Amino acid sequence: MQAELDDRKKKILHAVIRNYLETGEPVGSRTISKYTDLNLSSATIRNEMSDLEELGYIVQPHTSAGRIPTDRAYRMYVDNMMQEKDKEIEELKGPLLQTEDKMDKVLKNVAKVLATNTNYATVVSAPQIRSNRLKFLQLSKVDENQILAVIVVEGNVIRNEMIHVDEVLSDETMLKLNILLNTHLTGRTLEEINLGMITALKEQAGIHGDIIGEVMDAVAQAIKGEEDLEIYTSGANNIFKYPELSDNQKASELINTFEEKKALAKLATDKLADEGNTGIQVYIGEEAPVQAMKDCSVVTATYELGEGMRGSIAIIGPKRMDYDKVVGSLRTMMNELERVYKKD
Amino acid sequence: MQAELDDRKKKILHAVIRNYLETGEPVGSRTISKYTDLNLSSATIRNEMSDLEELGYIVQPHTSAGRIPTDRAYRMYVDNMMQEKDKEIEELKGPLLQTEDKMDKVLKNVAKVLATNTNYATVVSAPQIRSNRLKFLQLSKVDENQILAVIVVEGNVIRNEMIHVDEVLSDETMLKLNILLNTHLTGRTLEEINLGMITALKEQAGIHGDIIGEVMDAVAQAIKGEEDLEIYTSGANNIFKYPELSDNQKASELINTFEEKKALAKLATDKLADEGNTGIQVYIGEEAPVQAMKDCSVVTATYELGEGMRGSIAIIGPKRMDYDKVVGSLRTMMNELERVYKKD
DNA sequence: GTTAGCACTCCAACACATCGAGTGCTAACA
DNA sequence: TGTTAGCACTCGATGTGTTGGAGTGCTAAC
Repeated sequence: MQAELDDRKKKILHAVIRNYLETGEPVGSRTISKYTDLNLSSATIRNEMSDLEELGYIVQPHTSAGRIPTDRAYRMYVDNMMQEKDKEIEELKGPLLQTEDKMDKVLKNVAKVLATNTNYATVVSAPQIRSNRLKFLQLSKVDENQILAVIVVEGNVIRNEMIHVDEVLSDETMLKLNILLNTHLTGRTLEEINLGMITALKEQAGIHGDIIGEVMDAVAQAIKGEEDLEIYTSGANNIFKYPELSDNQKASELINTFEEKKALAKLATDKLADEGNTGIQVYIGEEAPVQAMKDCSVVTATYELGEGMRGSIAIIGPKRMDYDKVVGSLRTMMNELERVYKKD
Repeated sequence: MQAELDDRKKKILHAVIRNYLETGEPVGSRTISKYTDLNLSSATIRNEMSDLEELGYIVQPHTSAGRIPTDRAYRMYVDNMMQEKDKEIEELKGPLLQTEDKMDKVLKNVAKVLATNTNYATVVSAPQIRSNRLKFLQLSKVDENQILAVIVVEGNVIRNEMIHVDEVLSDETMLKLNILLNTHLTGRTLEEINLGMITALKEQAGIHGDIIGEVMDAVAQAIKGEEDLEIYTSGANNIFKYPELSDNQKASELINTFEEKKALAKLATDKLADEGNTGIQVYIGEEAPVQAMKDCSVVTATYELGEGMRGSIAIIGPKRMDYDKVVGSLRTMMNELERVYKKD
């Protein structure tokens, strides 16, 4: 368990992993004997591999088959042996740069580019706004019986809410309500807008107090930004490229997870929770926070667009994914995203 | 080809189809001989089936297998033989009624209910608004340099647009602009807001004419409602329940189509094109407007929520789908939708 | 510590036999 | 003339060897 691997074992393990990542086939001693520059016979390799198996880094699917890496080996690989590929990643930049579009379009594009570039499935969650303040609030009479509440929170997230009223409100009343609400609420966070404040507002609004209630609900929704956590997926069909994931049972589950998106949201927000983590996280097999992905590996990255707006990107593929490339791609993509948007 | 089927042939064909819909297995003469109330021996059935094969209604996957219906048979079935199932459909109503939520939530739910109830994949497109009028328009200064344009069109579709301005606008200017825009634009359709009108407006706005331009772009977007044709899918993984669709090649293509959604939009809007069609359309195999679905059948329905707002629902499954049930489910769902929303 | 050699294991691929469902055809029957 | 029983035939699905090759572990020699 705790045993450190000597240098030769490391090299062999590395070779096994690399080879398996590429081929997806169990790799045998003879292959390794050529693949490395160690100049060892297959017999020697066999001995070493036997040790590695005892240490839990590799296993045989059956007697007389080659070895395949365990989750543990992948972990070790990701932690210590990986070296990101830089050249392939450069190609990414091109297509993304040209966009000065709306956020959602860009993010959809990010997902797409990553998916096609890596050949894995990709999930991008739009930035979540945390601890933000109300920036602007306005009620407008759209109709005899309908009031439109427009709510803008810091970071320019806009929310609309139609409120149905039974009585017809005069323009004057509307103006009053607007002033009342704006003077009291603008610049406040959700925590600052407490219950006492709301009842006070309702009192001041007099007979129109019930409207205040509805508006406040909408405000709370907008600030929390829950509910409509936008998630963009792309390349779900990539999973069919990997036999180990594309048997009907697993494929169905995965596709379902992709469609439901709730589980994915979890995957995205889990990472946001631990504050310090601006980096890239790799979840191998069971480590993944979503049950359906126990046969997959998930690589997540968190990007930050200033003002505490943070979103995340996840790439999901088979355990034998090309970690180097994925991590590299994610890193450049994150930088790119932050570069493009941070100037706002 | 043109030959009419006599009554007995019809009965037999019907039996073959029903049986195949249920089992998915080729159906043989002996089975039919019991399944029908015709009291004929299998030999007689064989003769008839041989005729039916010559007429192009059924085929054998291989010699010494039973027969399966051709597209032609399905067509005939859908056109003439189908009788919608009413009882199973009633169960649908329950879960949908309770919603008085936002449109998008309801539609997502519609997709979900249909998908789980029918066991096929479901696509719901949000209502498209056609030839509608501007109902309300408001510019608000959110920030020193940012103006929020809120646009409401008939049918209460709301669109927000942030407009960046270099100069700081006074409250008075804002008020003027708002009055200017509203007096000229409210109640107009896109066609009525012609180029001459826009230049006139720009002139009246004086130095702030460029803002008008941006606002008008946003208005045009909002009215056309293109761009963001919302599409909700559900039950994509249902395709794995049907072996004829779940081999890797086909499944991958279908999933991809579902994710891309563009093709689906086509599927949805194609039907909207022909005005008179308020009913339900069935596309069998190659008839489907999307290439990836040539091995599927697609049943589409158009719902209308008044004021020319029309959307569509599509259910996608194997050719041997339970047409009766699907058509029935769609019909009740449509009615339900229209019932719930038309009162607005 | 390394390597060659060898016996052993086990999967994958292939050939082969079997069986059962279903057909088409013919002849007999009502 | 339409219906039916009977029978030979076809062909996929299933099961059973058989074989070959890849890979291992072990032992003995270097």
